[in-house]
Parts: sequence; structure tokens; C-alpha cells
Amino acid sequence: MADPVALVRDASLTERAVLGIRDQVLRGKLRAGERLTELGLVDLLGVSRTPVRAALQKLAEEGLLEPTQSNGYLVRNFSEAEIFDAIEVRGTLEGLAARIAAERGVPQPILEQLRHCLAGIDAVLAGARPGDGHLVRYSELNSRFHALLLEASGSTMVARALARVVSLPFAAPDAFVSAQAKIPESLQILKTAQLQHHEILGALEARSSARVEPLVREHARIARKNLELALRNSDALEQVVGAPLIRRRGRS
Amino acid sequence: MADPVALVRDASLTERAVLGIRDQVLRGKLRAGERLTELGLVDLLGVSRTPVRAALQKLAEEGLLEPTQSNGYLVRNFSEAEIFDAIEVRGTLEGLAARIAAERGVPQPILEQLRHCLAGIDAVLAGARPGDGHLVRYSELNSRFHALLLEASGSTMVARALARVVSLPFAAPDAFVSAQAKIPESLQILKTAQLQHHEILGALEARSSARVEPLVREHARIARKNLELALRNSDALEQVVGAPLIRRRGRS
DNA sequence: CACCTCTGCGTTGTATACATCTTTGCCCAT
DNA sequence: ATGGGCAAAGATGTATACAACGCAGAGGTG
Repeated sequence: MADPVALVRDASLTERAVLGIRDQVLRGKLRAGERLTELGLVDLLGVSRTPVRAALQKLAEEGLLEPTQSNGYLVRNFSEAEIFDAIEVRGTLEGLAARIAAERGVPQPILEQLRHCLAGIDAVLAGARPGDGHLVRYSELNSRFHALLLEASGSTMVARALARVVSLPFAAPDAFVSAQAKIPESLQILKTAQLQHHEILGALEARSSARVEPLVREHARIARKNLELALRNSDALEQVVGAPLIRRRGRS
Repeated sequence: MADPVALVRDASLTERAVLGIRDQVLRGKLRAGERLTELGLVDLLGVSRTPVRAALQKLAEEGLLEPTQSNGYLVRNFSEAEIFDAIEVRGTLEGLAARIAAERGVPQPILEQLRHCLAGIDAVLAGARPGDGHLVRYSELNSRFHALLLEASGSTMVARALARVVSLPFAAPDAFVSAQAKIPESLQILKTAQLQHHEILGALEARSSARVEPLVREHARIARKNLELALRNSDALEQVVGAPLIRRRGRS
């Protein structure tokens, strides 16, 4: 497979460094707990220390790296419990976004897009056959639905907080969708999630803030369930981006 | 008044740059909307571009500065609505922390510290006289209570999300406490807040997750009320750290 | 007069030299 | 054998030179 980072042509060296380091970390090439030195990354990436330093600072903010007491960086790892909590934080913030959206009213164009998005997912699920690309299309539309939900709130502050959580590899709405390819009950899970999407949209249309918030929170917990399934199925876990960062119970 | 930043002796130049820029932004010396150039800050702070660049990156992450399309930075400003939302986000995340704490159980030592903290606030409020330093002591203990609440959850992920929100100048639990010096009904507000503190602690002790979450959320809304009061009282507003960053309705 | 271009200046991007701090591992003393 | 200290290697912190980019203003042209 070609190195995806080298393909980024029109990017600053700092961006290249960010993408390169993030990529190697998520692939487990740079292993959890490993110390990252600027000079080592200079050799690895072929750029000088200046962009490497900027990239390290950014990735530490993002949460992938952990600053040490002596001004170095370690590749961070995540316990199951931390991933669970991250998903719960996402659900809570998405719930807040939905509540605000319901209270303040969602602009018609965004409601339209939400409806259109769900119609798209309905179509994908109706035609889904094992092995075809329906997971990819589901994942895209699912991400879009969640993005629209945030947009519906119109709140830059909620967006800011949510962006930070979702930057973690396991907290995004579609983090475990790719793992579904290896999970037998996959289609049923996706259909359940889509039912929840419809309920959420219905509550938004009815401007029922009291109903939409717990619906959205519960919806996020599907990701927790998917995490549990993936952790018990190594084929599925391999599909999850960033799986090498998960610190398993009792191991190492 | 002496420049507080120059007093920081044992700090790297990067830290000095962060503190210096943040200080000048919050004081309104660098005005909202103003473009910050690296060379300008080099002159202002007396350090070279390298630490200035690092500081700009950090402060942009923090939310005080806004990256422009052409790789520059602007001093950010905040609408009333944004500050309201930021406080709501804080309340929501603190509510999540409290719910998790109630569900998982709070360690006895932390419960002890919470009780001790509230006893301290009770004492401060009982002896409060206008003009004495009770606001400073209240503010410290109040911050400590909120920090303990977060610690009680034991969740690094909630802590991470909350840290990000609270880094904004107006979202911290004690952001508007200093303004109270100029607000007549101040003592009554603080007493109400302390009543809520007691209710929250009671709910935690009873491990009532369903009760503690809305209590904490509502508690945060006192800050929203304080913001409203401060915005209508320019003497009070002057006391608020970062007041120059508030974009008033209809102005400028 | 409007518009386009080209030039010059101001700003950020990058590499690198040098300073300083941290760590490591060896050697010596006990 | 163990502990402490010191020296050397390696790491990050900082300054700065140079490159590249972008914007504004002057001047030319339709």
C-alpha cells in the first residue's frame, strides 16, 4: 500500500508532519508508550525539527500524545473505561446540541438536509448485502447526520467542545462502523441506530427538547456496545482505526 | 502596577510568551479583532519568534486567538450568546461528572474534602461584611469545590473536555465572582449558590445520579445570571477578567 | 476612469546553529 | 556489591538566516 501521507502534495511541511505522525501512531507503527524524539521523527518524516515540533504540540493538544515531565512526548494509550467515557462525553455534548436545537428551533433548510440524509441511510440499509460497500456509504451518511445535528444547534461553543472530543480516534460517531464488517449482527445494529435517527429527527421537528436529549445520549451508547463487540472479536478490532492504542485489561 | 509577567522568573520563554500574550489580551491591551504578528509580539515581549510562535499556537487551541485564512492570528471576541453557551457546556459536563461520580460512588476521602470545602464556604458567608476579602476566599473555595466534583468522577475524559471549556475566560466557575463586589444583591446570590452546593453534595452522598445531574446543571446557570447582571452594570463588568473581549450587542 | 500587472514590503514557513537541560552509564569509593 | 557523583551523549529550548508567500500600492494600458 502506498504511503498516504506522501500523496499530500499541496500541504505545508507542518501539516505533513501532523498527518505522518498521526498516521503512524494510529497504525501502531509508533507504539503506545513509546517516546517520540524530535530527531527521530526528523529522520522518519524527512522534514526539519521546526515542523516536527509544531506537529507534536498539535497532536498533544489533540490527545494522541502525552507530554512527559521532562518536555518529551509519549504515544498515549487508552483504557476501555476511557473510551467508554469519551463516547459518553460525546453523547452528552451531542445531546446538548440537540436540546439547544429543539429549544431554539431548527432552520428549515437543515431539517430538509436531515430528512434527506435519513432517506439516504434508509435506501442503503434496504439494499444492503454482505460484502458490498454499504458500510462505507452508511458511515458517510451517519457522519453527515451527526454533523447536521451539531449545525442545527448553531452553537460555536458546543461545536468547539465536541470537536475536541471527536478528535480522539475512538470517540467519533463512525469510529466502530468499519468494525461491523466482521460482526454477524451488524445489519440489525445499523437498523436500530437508524430507528433512533428517525426518533431524534421526529423530536427535533416537534421541538421536544426534553425528549431529544435523552434520545441522542442513548444513541451514542450504540458505539459503546459496538466497542464491546469489537473487543471480543479480534477480526473486528483490526478494522478499527487506532486499535493499537487500546490498552487491554490485564495486558502489558 | 508591576507587570505580572516579568515576575515569572523560572519559566521558559515560551511560557512567558503565553502568559504575556494572554495577559495583554485579557486586559484588552491587545484588542479584540486585532491582528497579531509574530514580529510585533517579539518587540512587545522581548523574546524571539520561536517561543512566540509556540505561544500563538497554544493560545489559538485555547480559544483566545482565532487563526485567519492567511496563517495569521486575530484576537477573538465573544458574543453574549457564546458566553451563555460556554457556561451551558460547562454545566452539562460538570453534570456528567457528577452523575458518573454518583453512579460509581465517590471515595470517602473526596467526600470528606467536599464537606470540608462547604464548611469553609459556610464560615466565609457567615462572617461576610461588605468590603472585606470574603469574595476572594469564596472564589477560592468555590473553585476547589468544582475541582473536587470533577475529581470525584475519576474520569480523565470528562476532565479533558471540561479543561478545554474552562480555559475560556468566561466559562470558569469563578469567572463572575469578582464582579459581585459591585453588585448589591451579591451576598444573596452567593448564599443561593452555596445552598445548591449543599444539595449537590447531599445527592452525591445518596448516590442519586438522577438528582445530582440537573442540580449541577442548574447551578452553573447562576453564572449566566451573573453575566446578565454584570452586563447591565459597567462597574461590575470592569471586575470581570477578559471583559474587553465581550462583543456587546449592537456595538462595533 | 477603470482595470490589470508588476514590484516591493511585510509576514509566515523552514532549516539550522548554538545553548541549555536531562539522562545515562561508567567509575570510584565505601 | 552498592551507592553516589561526574562526564559524555542526547534531548529539547531558543535565536536567527533565508525562502516563500501574500498583499498593497504604484504605474501603465485599454
